[in-house]
Amino acid sequence: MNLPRLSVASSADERPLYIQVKEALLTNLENGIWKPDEQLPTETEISHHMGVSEGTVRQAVLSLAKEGRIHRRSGKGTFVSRINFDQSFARFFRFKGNNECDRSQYNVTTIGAEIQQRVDPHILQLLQLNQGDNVVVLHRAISIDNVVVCHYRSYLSESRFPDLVSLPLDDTGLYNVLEQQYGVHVVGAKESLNARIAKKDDALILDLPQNEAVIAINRTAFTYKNEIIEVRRTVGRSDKFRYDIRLG
Amino acid sequence: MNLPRLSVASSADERPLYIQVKEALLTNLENGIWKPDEQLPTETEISHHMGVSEGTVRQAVLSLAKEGRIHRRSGKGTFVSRINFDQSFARFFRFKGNNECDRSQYNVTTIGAEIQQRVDPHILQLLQLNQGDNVVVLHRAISIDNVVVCHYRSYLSESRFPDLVSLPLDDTGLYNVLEQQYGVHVVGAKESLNARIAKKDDALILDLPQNEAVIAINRTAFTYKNEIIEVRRTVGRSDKFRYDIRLG
DNA sequence: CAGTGGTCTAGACCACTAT
DNA sequence: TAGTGGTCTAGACCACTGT
Repeated sequence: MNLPRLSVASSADERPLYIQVKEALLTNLENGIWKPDEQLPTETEISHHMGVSEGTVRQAVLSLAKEGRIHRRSGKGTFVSRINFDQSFARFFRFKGNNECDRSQYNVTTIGAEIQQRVDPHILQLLQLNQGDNVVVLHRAISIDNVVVCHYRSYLSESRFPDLVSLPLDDTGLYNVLEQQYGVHVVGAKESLNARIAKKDDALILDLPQNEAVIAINRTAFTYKNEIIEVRRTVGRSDKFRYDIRLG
Repeated sequence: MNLPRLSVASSADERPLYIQVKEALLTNLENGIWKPDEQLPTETEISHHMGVSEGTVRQAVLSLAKEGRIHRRSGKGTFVSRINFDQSFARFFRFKGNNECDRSQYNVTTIGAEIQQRVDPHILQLLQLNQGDNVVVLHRAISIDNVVVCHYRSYLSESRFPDLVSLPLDDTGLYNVLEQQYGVHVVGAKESLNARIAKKDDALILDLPQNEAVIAINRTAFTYKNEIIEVRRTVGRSDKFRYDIRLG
């Protein structure tokens, strides 16, 4: 199970026990010892292995659950969470999550899938690649009710994911393919949002006049220990977008 | 203290005790019985008053604390949180929170403060006002390092806040004034973000060329029981803006 | 010093899931 | 029926803040 033995008396240290338990669990999660959808050991098991009370284990486990890293199913067990992209900015195109009628037609179209050697140096840097290295570029568009609301390009290392361009991606998500074909688990992502004027490229794909405002989203997706495996740049129609937050 | 008496045996009902405790506390918060910065009763007091164990009260209190409604200071007590606008979209102009050098000059300038009778009907509706009612409009601009990054207009009911236009707002925040002068507590706000093309108005104030993309933020601020007391419309330079999130 | 929240323990009973 | 997480209790000791 790969868990350290703890106890208040033994270690001369420092922080609360439940924090130490939490970090021990987190380490196993981040090192992929427990993989997405797998079941964690029971609270009883963990508490015995680590030499702390069940209540303390519970505190750690509940904390991880609140952060969404794991989820608990009563009567079944505790399981490793799969990354959830429902919070992604991209989900807020066409007021999704805002509209009552959710039964709209959602479509993904692949515009291109190719290997390039000349991409933005900043992307190369994020992917830890050098000038001239092969980069897989997947170009896709999302339409809702037959209106294209956004398009994006994904950039991945070709040496890391050989033949990715020739795999079918339309039904299943990219991250499922990475997991099943290459054994790579995406455990998190960062996104940043901005706005700018549509370029020709964007205007064409999104069916917009020139000089229209678009939403620009940059994503980096990473694995255990923060290794970036995908850079994604999304551009979408601002008239089909709204992002809401609540303060207080 | 205005708290109901609970117990597992007595009530023939339903949900977990700690949820019921939480809702009782929440009711007192929302009705303003406990005001911002005030101290809540002790866990011991609450548990006695409500007839449940301290552990159960603790569960409820910790949950509220995690949601940010209250905060606990060890050795002192538990206090009602004041609304925190650090998460506001507007805070992400000029990459604030992203930059290491935080010592930049932040300035608020009042462009106008007047009473209008003709404003967007949608704003009137939100403020529960009728056509022709007086509306206080505060127009201000925020500059960082002598560059105007955004400007906003606040709309409030003039009958609710008479003489607001003549009060000085430059040093202290609007919400402090509402609290101290009118006894109105803003307990929350909703914001929604979008992008569009700069209007003449925006281009002039933000010193932008026409046809530049700007970030548009709509805010409604409300009191206990969700009464909207301010509508705020912010427009800012997209080149001075970035909003980040993390998934997973 | 007494009072607060922070942590930790050791039990109890329940509802749900699987077999 | 046995095992899981969900809830609830009743205590213990600690560190911190005020007097």
